[in-house]
Amino acid sequence: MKYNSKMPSPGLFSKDDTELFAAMCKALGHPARVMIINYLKKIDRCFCGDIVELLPLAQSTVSQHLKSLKQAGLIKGEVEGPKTCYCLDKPRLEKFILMVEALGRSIQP
Amino acid sequence: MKYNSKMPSPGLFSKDDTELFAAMCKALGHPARVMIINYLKKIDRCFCGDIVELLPLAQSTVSQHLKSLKQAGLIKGEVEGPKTCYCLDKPRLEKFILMVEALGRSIQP
DNA sequence: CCAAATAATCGTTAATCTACGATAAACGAT
DNA sequence: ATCGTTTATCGTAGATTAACGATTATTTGG
Repeated sequence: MKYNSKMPSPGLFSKDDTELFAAMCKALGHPARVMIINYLKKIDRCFCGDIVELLPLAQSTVSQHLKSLKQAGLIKGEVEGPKTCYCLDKPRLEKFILMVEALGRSIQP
Repeated sequence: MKYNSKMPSPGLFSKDDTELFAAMCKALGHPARVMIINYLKKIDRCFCGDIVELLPLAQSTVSQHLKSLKQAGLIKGEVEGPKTCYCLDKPRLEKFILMVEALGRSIQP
């Protein structure tokens, strides 16, 4: 979507924050990727192969999902020999939580 | 993605919650839809036409985005004469926030 | 050095998404 | 009853996504 001058202030987020937030949500917008995040939260760190065992998906597909999550900044991966070890990017996740709370809290239910 | 018996417990969420959460994230995975939610949070309720003025998108496109958000349960829309009035589905948003917090909190940073 | 293991990338296919204009449907006002 | 307003839906084109197998690159162990 391209912005133009008709859009002074779309809401509570800046444009950058809107883009960032949408990108993070998009990365979480697939069950496999939600499971990966959940799994990483549970076990802290793991290799790509562990996730391939966990999910009913081909290795190449899992690798793609990991790439999406990494590009959105939600996880980090570092090469350890022939393997790659993934873990959550905790500061980034924290920022995501804060944005969700900003979006939703102080709503009177 | 289809699940199979190799997947006993994907993480902290049930399968249903995983699906629900992914669907809500997916709905928020576009800047226009984030802006709509933000706008609705700011002004509480508005008509489709207001959002068409706000965003640099055609009316039919805005209507589609509203449909996505409604299908994900994040907003509600009710017909008022020839117009449709949209507002946040606050209980649903609250659930979303709780899920995000469950996903990310109690991480030691 | 070579073989095995691991993960990323490439190429491809099918499906979904995003955007638009055009049209249809619903309603209020004249 | 008809017209104008508003919104939803339809049809479509182009881009992106999700999935796979095959291939490649890298590294470790023998």
